[in-house]
Amino acid sequence: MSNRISAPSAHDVARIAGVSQAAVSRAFTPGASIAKATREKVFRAAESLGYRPNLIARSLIKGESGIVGVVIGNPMSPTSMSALDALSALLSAAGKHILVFTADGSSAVDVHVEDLLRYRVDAVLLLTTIVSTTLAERCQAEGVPIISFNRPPRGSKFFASVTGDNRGGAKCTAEHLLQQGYRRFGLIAGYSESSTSRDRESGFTSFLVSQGLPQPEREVGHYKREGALLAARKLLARKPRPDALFCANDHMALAAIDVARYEFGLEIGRDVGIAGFDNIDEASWPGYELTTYSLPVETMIEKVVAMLLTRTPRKSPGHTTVEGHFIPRNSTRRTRK
Amino acid sequence: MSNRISAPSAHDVARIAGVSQAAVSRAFTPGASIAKATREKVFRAAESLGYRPNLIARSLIKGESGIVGVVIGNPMSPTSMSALDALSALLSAAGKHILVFTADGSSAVDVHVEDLLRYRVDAVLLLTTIVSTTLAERCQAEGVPIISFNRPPRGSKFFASVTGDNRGGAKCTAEHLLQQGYRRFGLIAGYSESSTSRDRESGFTSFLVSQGLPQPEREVGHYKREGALLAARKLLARKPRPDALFCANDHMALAAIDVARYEFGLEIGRDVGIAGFDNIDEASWPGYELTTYSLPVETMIEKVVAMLLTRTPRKSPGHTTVEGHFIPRNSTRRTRK
DNA sequence: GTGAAAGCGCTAACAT
DNA sequence: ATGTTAGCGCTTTCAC
Repeated sequence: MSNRISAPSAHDVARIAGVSQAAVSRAFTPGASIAKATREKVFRAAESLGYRPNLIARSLIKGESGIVGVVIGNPMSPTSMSALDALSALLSAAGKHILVFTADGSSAVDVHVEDLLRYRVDAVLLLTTIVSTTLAERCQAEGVPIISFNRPPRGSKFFASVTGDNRGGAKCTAEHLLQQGYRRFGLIAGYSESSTSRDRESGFTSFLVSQGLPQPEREVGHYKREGALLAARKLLARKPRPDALFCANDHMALAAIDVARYEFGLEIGRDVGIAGFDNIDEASWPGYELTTYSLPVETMIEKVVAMLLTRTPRKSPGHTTVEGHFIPRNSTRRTRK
Repeated sequence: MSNRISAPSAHDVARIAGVSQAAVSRAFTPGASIAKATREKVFRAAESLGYRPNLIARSLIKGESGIVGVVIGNPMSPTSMSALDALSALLSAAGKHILVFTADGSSAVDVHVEDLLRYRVDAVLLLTTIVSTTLAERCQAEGVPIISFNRPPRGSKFFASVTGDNRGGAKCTAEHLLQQGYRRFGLIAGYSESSTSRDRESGFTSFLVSQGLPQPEREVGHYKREGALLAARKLLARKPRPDALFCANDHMALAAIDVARYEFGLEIGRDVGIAGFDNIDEASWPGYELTTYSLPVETMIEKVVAMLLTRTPRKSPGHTTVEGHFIPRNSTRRTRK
């Protein structure tokens, strides 16, 4: 009476099938040279035992694990969520898997990437997080590509990136607001340190300035609802009151709408225009009808996956910017339609 | 000029440090018997090479990977998202990692779990998905515990589960609605097949029936906004119109509110009471003020992790139900307060 | 086409 | 406390 609680090994299968252990390996290796009959025998034996090759052992030999490491900022934004969804679908189609870490603090990212490296992941994807240059260098040295999603390189050439056109989207929004007749602008930034926020901010501001308008009033909302509520209150309390608010993401824009409507009694669009960024689901709900800019997350992830699978040239990783499209809605229309 | 692109091995470190390879292993093994001086030497050598033990090799020997497999339903709900966040934090504190799969279709789950097994994961967590009994048996046979989150066992004793008190929450809601004076009830279910939805539904319905009221009118919303919009339209168009709607989750309840308010011109609370389940962020927004039942996701995940880490008794896996708390808001009050 | 044998990088006896 | 020796389960020469 054997007490093994472990899975059957290639040896077990070999014994039952009456072949060598190597033959079992070959039976499960796609283009290996093995007779059809042998393979059948092996498969039958494997079936009866419920055997499947141990991927850990394979990884050890091949030096690669079939695993892609993903580090996600915490809390997960809707954007990183859909990115993860898309990524999982594409990668599992390619037979790869995802090891996920959520980076609570900002400094934790490096630690996570170190761990990832120890699993010999085939690549590292950073969603809404960045990693130290030192570590990026080490990944590079070990041949593990790093791809950064929505965080363009800060002068480092050790990782590739796929980024949405944050500047362009913000500029579209500024143009639109101007054309709708809004003139006194307020801005709710994400984090001052976040490049995404900075790009959205500068795309917006620099267009306005180029048109001869003053810098918009600015508050920081930290990408969170609470922060945005405070920021919106401050901005809308100023005299003269801004007649349009641009928020670095939709989440904050929805908060701003709630403040404008329920605390200041303003009618959205007519009294104050409010625009966001990302086109999350709620933006299209009838209570909000939020003007926003939509980044094609799926397309972006497709690019990421293409980079991952081709093990993109290590010498000079590429940086891609993907355009989205502007979606005007009633939250920035003087008169509803 | 060496061309290795691979990470340094324990052997490399041993040579530099002038010790045996086993000593290197011991230096990195927490309570191993090794002299302080030797460990120092090893660490210095390791540092200079950027060496960290290869977890793949370790997993191969130990027969366990330090990886927990998670299968998430697609699209990810806010609940599974926060569950994932919490899980990641707790597990990484315990030195474990998460291999994530998103199950697009429903039948894909088995395939994913098979893959997980091949990585010799230490446990499998099912978020909003279920697995075939056959596979559950195999996991059991291989000593890999399966824990199901928010999906109680359908008669199978091959996996453990941690579930929110769906029946209890729904019953609370029914009591509250009745006490608020609502009398003609409508119900928007999730999926008919989903046990979560069935429990919420039956908890609600059976309380009403026990009070001598008729079965509520019922539509299915598939847990999605689109489905809920249709369902709400149908229910609110009936004569006599229901004066209260209970939805199997908040997401659908928000959709129902939008329909009632913007399509039927009803005042929420006064003309029609609407309640949901889950207490997602949006439920507390001023545009909704949705009455709902909050499940303590973090606590639930803590239980899950406890089960995972103690490698819960395999013979008869436990099933835990966790209570939440009822949150009455204005969406079910005849007169606002 | 197939088996024997040598590792992948590490841990765990077993000696010393 | 440390080195030596076997493997973990697989892939991959290398003979045949």
